[in-house]
Amino acid sequence: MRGYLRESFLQPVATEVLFAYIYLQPVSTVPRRVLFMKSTPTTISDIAERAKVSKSTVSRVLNDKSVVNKQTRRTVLEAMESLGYQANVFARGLASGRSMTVGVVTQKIGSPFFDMMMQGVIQGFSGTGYSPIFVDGQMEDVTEYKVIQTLLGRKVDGLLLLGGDLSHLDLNDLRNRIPTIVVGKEVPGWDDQCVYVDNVRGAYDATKHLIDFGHRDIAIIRGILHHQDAIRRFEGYSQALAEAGIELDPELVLEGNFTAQSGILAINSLLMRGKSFSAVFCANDMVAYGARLTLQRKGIRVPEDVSLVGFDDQAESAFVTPPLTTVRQPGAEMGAAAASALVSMMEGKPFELPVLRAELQRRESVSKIRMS
Amino acid sequence: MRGYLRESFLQPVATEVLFAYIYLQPVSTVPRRVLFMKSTPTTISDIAERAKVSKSTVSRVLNDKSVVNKQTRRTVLEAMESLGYQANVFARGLASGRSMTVGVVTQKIGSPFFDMMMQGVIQGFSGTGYSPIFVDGQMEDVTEYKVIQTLLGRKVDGLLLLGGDLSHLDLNDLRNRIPTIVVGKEVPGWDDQCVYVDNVRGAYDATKHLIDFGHRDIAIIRGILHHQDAIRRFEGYSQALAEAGIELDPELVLEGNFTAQSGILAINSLLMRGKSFSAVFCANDMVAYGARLTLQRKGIRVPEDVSLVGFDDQAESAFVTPPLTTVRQPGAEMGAAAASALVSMMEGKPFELPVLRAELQRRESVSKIRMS
DNA sequence: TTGTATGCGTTATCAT
DNA sequence: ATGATAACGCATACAA
Repeated sequence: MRGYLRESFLQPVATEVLFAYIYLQPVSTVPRRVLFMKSTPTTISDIAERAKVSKSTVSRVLNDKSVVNKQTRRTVLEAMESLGYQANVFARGLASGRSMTVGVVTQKIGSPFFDMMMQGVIQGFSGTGYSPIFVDGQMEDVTEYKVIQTLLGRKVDGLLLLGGDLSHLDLNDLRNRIPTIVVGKEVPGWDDQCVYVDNVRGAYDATKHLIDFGHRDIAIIRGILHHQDAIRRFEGYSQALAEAGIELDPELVLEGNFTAQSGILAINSLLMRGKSFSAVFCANDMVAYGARLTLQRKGIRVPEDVSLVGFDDQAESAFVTPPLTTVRQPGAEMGAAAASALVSMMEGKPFELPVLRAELQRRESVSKIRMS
Repeated sequence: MRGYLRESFLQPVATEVLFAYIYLQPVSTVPRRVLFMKSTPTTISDIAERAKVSKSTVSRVLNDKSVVNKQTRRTVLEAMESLGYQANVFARGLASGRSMTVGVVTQKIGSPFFDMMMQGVIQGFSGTGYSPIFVDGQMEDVTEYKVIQTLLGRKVDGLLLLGGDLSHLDLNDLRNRIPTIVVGKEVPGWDDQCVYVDNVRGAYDATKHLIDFGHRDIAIIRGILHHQDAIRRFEGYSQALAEAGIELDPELVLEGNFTAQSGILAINSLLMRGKSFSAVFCANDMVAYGARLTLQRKGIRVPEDVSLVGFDDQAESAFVTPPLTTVRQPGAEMGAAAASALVSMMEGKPFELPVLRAELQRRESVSKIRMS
């Protein structure tokens, strides 16, 4: 029955897992118990018969494109209500060619930042009639291809790419074929179809903040080596240092991979080297958590002995002790803005993407350096 | 065009937001650039023509139900590959009546525990050919109805309810109509279609742990008042107290709503009352974070002065300072088990649900009470 | 304003 | 083993 799904090369759809988030609007008070009981789905034909009109008319009131007689309309609506009609998505999709659904490719579902963006996306599509379908690219461009293929197979009306590693060429082909917007990634030549924050600037601000507080030996725990955001954040860090006339010390540059575990490892190796440092700029908040824990284990206090800055401002960061100073990425806003824009795009309306900024959240993990 | 979506009472589908997570399996090396470029989707008719067979035959190799001549099969497959065929989900769904898709109703996407369950669900469906569609019931049973209605409209082949407030009666109607499994909630009479952990036991263990460490004035910050889990956890707390011969002090029972903010409020009001306490059992980890922060602000140390226990064991809890002692809910395992079981159920195979347990994770937020 | 007829891409039921 | 052909439920161009 579904053997082909596993077997055939042309069915990447196969092992998918669809993940849907549904927003609702107020619905009439249809008797509850009835909802789950009826077993024979009613179709427009049923409605037509009941309302003594043709199927086309029913379809018309359903889509209210062409004008329908007020009275006829009422009759049809009543028939629908009493029969508990619910349109068949498949039939509708087949006939119309549109799915009222858009594909959202994320890089890592379950990670704080992408979750924020997704929340925003969900909100942005709320009430528009479009349903986003989120899929995970798993941070690999090959996977991303497959995933997008699948989405196209599902006949999505538009595409929202959250980050991703697709090349310019491919992106260009893509947007040629279907309305597409990229979120959280700067794509040259896509200025109008792209929402992102300036990671360089965010990292610069964070580092500058540390420098302003008297820190000079500032370590950095980087994100994944080839990851765009990680690269940009490192760039911001370097810039701030250079601007302050502080030479970048390679020994203060640690590798990491955005996990708390990598924060632990990094601090450990830093301590092992015996390098002295008074502050650490982390690739993201999770890394900062790991760093903070290790420091504490070694009897090093935050922020008294070492200051800490994260990136993302995930929900927990305002509540950990001490509350983490971090660069807030307006993930939700980005997602929401992108979603609205995409809707306009799909409907051929003009749209504009806002310029969002990564804002430093000053909390309590940073202190002025003690003059010893 | 989509006006009806907003207007008609019978289109709860309307403002939905679909959220899909797609798993993939290795796919043949189709030339990349081609993937995004072809603009006219090929159909089985195209394949049939190319392979000089009938549509029926093409459909057969697609579904490999009945036997197809080996050679014919090869020809068809080749035609498919060269034409880059991709099945149309709508047509397939319309014709077959099945969607290879299952609805997953969660209570709160974005909250740590439900996220864990979703991860498990995603994993559980991986490779099965079924795609889960997650929808949010927003912790309201009315919303839950609408949401399920929508799912039924989408022709899901099965239903996975993560928590939820549906009544027995409704649940029974539901499972009468479609394969259903409930996760994270105990439903009388559903023993075989239900995966859950014993919240009473988990809370009991946590409280007992505190008592064993010498604590007697143990406060509790409860979850949402009418929330099943919150009620059960309170019950476990009460039981442990009773068993130890400690009288439950109403003044040590605080209200909360599972958020860090409510943890802050609770501790504040507790402190205000001047009640003395040496330990706090929190409804979940987020609440514990809030509690911990407030305690620290007041100069009260954890665990030296006050011990803290959470519930859930969300990802951050092992890395905060001090690492939080908490009751781990095997959310991922629950989700995965439920998913596998549902698949068997939908395919008419026998299945069995495992008995999972909430395990206390002893970390560092609890200490023996100082004998003063 | 309303009805008729056709097509959307598959699956499924017959035949052959 | 394979080929016609009729659904599937809805949208839509075309008539009326």
